[in-house]
Amino acid sequence: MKENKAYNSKKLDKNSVLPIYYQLAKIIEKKIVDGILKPGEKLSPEHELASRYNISRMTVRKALQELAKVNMIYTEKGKGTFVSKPRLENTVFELKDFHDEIKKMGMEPRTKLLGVEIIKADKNLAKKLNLEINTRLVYFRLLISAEGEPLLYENKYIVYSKKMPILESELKDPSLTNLATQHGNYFPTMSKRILNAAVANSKEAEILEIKKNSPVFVVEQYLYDNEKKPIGWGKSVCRGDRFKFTSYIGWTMDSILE
Amino acid sequence: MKENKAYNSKKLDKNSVLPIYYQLAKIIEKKIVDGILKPGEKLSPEHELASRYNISRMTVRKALQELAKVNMIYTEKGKGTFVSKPRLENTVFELKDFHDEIKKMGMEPRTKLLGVEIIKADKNLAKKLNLEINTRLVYFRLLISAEGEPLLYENKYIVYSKKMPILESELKDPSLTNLATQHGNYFPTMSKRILNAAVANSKEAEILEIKKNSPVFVVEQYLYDNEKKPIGWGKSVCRGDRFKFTSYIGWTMDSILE
DNA sequence: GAGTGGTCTAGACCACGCG
DNA sequence: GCGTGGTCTAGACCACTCA
Repeated sequence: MKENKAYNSKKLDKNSVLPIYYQLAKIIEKKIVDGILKPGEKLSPEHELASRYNISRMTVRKALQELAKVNMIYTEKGKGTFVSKPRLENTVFELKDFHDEIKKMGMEPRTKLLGVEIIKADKNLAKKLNLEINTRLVYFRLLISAEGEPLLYENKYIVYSKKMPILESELKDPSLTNLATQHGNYFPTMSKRILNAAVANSKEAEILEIKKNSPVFVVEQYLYDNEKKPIGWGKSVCRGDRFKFTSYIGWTMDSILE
Repeated sequence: MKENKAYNSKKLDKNSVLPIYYQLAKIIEKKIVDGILKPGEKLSPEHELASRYNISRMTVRKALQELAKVNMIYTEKGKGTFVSKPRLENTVFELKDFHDEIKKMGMEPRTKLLGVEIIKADKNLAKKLNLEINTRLVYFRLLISAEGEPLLYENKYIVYSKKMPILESELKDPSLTNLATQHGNYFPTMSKRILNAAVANSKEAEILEIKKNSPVFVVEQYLYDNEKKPIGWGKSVCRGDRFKFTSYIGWTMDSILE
C-alpha cells in the first residue's frame, strides 16, 4: 500500500520532559483517532519506526506497548503490528469493597454488627463451601449504612479455626477478606464474586427500610486459600435505588501517565 | 532486616523455552505467595536482582513489570519496589457486547428488529444526548433471544446523519458502536455505561415474556465521538433470571503467558 | 529466505526520595 | 550525596509467518 509518505512524521523532542516513548505513542494514537491509520491496518515495522524517528527499537517497542495496553493496537508474531477495531462494548464494572464504594460516593460508611455466632454448616452451606455438614463456621450479620440510611445487608460465613474476639476495629473493614484473615488460619489468595439482579424479600426489605420486592443487587463472594479450598462465603444485598455501576471506556491513551 | 540470604535463589535456566523474565517473575511470585516476601515489604533493588541472577537489569524490569501488571507489587520512584497488600475485594465485572456474552454462555443469539424509525428528539432525549430538541435521531428497537427465549430488550438512539438502509448483516452485531458507525458520520471513541438493578415494567415484561416486576438489569450506554460529543444512547433491559456477572480475582500471575 | 515481533545484553544518564 | 526506579541506546539472536 505504501500510504506512509513518512515525511509527515511529527518530530520528537528529545529534550522534552515527556518521555520519547510517550511522545511517539501519542503521535501514533493521533494517527489512529484521526483515521490516518484505520482499524485492521498494519503499522510500519518496529525497525522502520526506529530509524524514521532516530530512536532505538526498544523505545519504539515501549511506545507500542503503551498503545497495546489500552487495546488500540495488537501484535502478531512474525506478521506485524495492527490497529485494533474499536470495541467500546467491552467494558468492565469495578466493584471494590463496599466501604470504599460508599466513600467514593462521598459518604461515611457505618457498620453495625447485627450478630455473630458459631454455627454448624447445614447442607446448603456445606455444599457452597465444599465442606462436611456440621463443620463449624463463624457467621456474621452486618448492616452498612451511610448518613443514617441503611444501604447494604450482609451475611458472611468463615470457616472457623481460631478463637478471636470481635474487634471494634474490624467494623472499619468488614470485608470477607479481612474477616477471614482475622478469624481463620487461612491466607486468602483467590476470590470469586457473582453479581445478580433480584428483589428484596420481606426480611431484607425490613432491614434495608425499603419496600418488599424493590430491586436490589445481590453480590455473592467466595473466598479461597492458595490451594483453592473455600474458606469463606458471603452474600451482600444492596439497595438498587442507591447503587449503580458506572464504567468508561475510551479509544484513547489518556489513562497512561495521567 | 537483611532477611534475604540470597543463596536460596532458585536458578534460572537460560536455555529454557520459557523467557528468563517469566522464570524470574514466577520465582518472585512464589516468594510472595509462600509468605517469604510479605505485603508491604521491599524487594531487592533491581540492580541487585540483576547481578544476583546474572541477567541484565532490563530483564529484571520486565519481570517486575509482569508482577506489577497483576498488582502483586508496585514501584515508588526513588524508593523501591514493594509487595502489595492483597485486595481481593477489588474485582471487576466484564460486560462485553451482549451478543458475545450470550455466545460465551454457549448459545447462539438471534436478533429481531422490532422497529426502526427516524424520530425527533424530545426533551428527555435532547438532554441525554446534549442536543437541541427536535434533532433527528435513528431509533432502533431490538429483541435479542437465544434458544427461542427472549433475553434482552434494547432501545437505541443514534444521531442521524446519513441515509442508510438497514442491512441484514447489522443484526449480527447490533451494538451501539456498530449501529453508530453504520448510521452516523461520527467515529465513536468513547463510551460510558451504567448498570442498574430494576424491575420489569408491563411492556418490558410482555416483550421478555417474564412476569411484571421481575428483577432485571438495566444497562444504559452513552457513546461519544473524539470531541466528547454524544452521538448515541441506548438502554438494554436484561432478564435477571438469565444474566449474572461473575468475576475472579487471584493473588497469582497465572493470567500472563496463558 | 526475507521480514517480523520477542527477548536479551551491558552499558548510560536522569529525576526523585531521603537523610 | 547516595540509592532508587525511569528512560534510552545500539547492538544481538531467536522463532514465527508467509511466499
